[in-house]
Amino acid sequence: MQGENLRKGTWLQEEDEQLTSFVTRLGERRWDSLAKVAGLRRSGKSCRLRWLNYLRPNLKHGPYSVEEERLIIQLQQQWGNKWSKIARRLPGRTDNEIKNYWRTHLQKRVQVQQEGEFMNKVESVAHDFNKKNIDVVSNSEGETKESSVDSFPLSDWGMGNSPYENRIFDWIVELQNGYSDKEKELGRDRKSTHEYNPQQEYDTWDYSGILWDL
DNA sequence: AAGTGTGACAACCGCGACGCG
DNA sequence: ACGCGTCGCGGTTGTCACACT
Repeated sequence: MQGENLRKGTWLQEEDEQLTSFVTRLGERRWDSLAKVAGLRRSGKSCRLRWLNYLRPNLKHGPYSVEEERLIIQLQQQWGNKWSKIARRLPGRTDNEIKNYWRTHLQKRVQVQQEGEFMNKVESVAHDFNKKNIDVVSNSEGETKESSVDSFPLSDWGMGNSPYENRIFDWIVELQNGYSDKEKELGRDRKSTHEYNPQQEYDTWDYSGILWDL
């Protein structure tokens, strides 16, 4: 099928009817051939997507129930962005629809919730650090103290349950050592410059990158 | 009323997996 | 074993409607 003859964009009602008619007769396979036979100026891929996401019988198009939302959130946390796998647990919903719903409705809600829980833990860690009199930012000589965070397992702080919690803890260690692994890779050593001020970095650090990069 | 921003959803794209000759 | 066509998946982009200024 020649690329320049293929239509793109929103499907017309006639195209939907044509596609439905031929899929019903020929079955859900050989989409390229089916598109040709049906006289549709669409790629097989496009036909397949249109059928699976919109025309297929028994699809739900209405609003999501609380139970469906709960299931999506739970399965997304369990399996990650395995939308087709998640869709199999929600009859009548498609992977594409669930993916879109997650991005537009649920992702922000979950992030705000996790951010709140996470910041509570960070505050708790900061509090405990103060109590144990550990100075994570003043070691501008780059020496690793024995009484560092290494002496205290993540579990002691109620952290280490997820990648981002591990990451914030790694970051604390990086701060203690004076610079990050990334900067080591780049061959930079800020401690060798007079301008470097770990306390200033600590004060101006933008937490948002860590919080959103889950 | 017109322009702009934003959210929701539909559709496309790239890539890897799979089946078959 | 290899090449090719097809399929399936996840990420991204396009489009439209509505709200806001």
